[in-house]
Amino acid sequence: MTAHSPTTDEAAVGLKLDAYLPYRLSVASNAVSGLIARAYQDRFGLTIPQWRIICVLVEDGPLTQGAVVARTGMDKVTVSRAAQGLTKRHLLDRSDHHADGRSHVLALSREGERLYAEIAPLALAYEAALIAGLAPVEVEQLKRLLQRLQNAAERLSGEAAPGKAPM
Amino acid sequence: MTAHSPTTDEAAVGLKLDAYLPYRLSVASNAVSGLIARAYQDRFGLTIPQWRIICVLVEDGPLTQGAVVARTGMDKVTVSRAAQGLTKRHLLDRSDHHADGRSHVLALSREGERLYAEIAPLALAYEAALIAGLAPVEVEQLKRLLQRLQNAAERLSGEAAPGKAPM
DNA sequence: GGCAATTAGTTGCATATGATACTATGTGTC
DNA sequence: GACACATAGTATCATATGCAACTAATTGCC
Repeated sequence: MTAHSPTTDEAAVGLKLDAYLPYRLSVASNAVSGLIARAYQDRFGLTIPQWRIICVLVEDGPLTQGAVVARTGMDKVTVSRAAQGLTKRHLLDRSDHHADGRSHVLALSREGERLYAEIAPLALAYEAALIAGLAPVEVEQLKRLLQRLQNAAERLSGEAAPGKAPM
Repeated sequence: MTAHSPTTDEAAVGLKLDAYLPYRLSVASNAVSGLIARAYQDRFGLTIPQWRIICVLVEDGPLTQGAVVARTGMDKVTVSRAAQGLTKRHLLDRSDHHADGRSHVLALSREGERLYAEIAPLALAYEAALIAGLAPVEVEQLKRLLQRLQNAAERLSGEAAPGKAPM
């Protein structure tokens, strides 16, 4: 231990912000999300949650809000508000659930389908532009690694902090 | 083209939410960021921007707010508020710039260094826990790919939308 | 069949964030 | 040296987000 700032010197070993994976991940994700969000917002007035709802409805057909939450992992409040916005614009049909009076079924309206058809190619073009410099195997590798990180983060969220035993 | 919803069927080709890279990236990043943010917040009362400022000050020494903005890419408003919070807690010393009356120099206080020394090992432990299942080469690969994605996103942000010529 | 416990979804609140506008200072030009 | 322009940082506002509390409806149990 030297005199001036020993604690800092020791702890800094190995911690470089630019090399810190959560930082890199966050910065990269913000850059990409910002790009995409702006495109959807400026051109179609859609938020990311709204666009995600549309996508899952196209893929899975009509769903309740709860099912959308389960499918996407978004917060139920986020889904509720996003669905309200879409319904107000008549991009969604929101009908009562036949058997459960609390629940509602979300389905794309005709106009919603039309909008999806307009946006989807653009979304794919953005993805293509983003990965233009990568080989297909690299893209697959990236997705796989992201998935593993996500799994690790979700697992750790349930536990106590690292270094401490779960109980 | 069938009769019922031809447009949707066509556009959906190739767009699967779960396989869409910006989506995967966002979900993974949110999972990781949420984990880390909660740790800093719950245990040390720090936000992510505050923690980032501390890190760059440790790495680079005293900096002006503008330099922190340039270094981290965070919004200047975000940095301003984060620095205010840290200064109020006496984790930062904020002195007038000797030559520029508009500017202030941020430096870690003694107590700020102490806190950093306490958090840094935890931050590294979180990173280690996250990448526990990955080989070192995979981690390097991941960082490299994230960097490339980020570069692509930043480049595209300057241009028009993909598919449209810049002018 | 009625009451406790659950669940679907909404609303209210508290916080985070960023774009824009503003203040104060500094710089360059004539 | 004064005026136009640029820059550092702050304040204001509008929006996004999520937790917690709430309402309404359903299920299970006796």
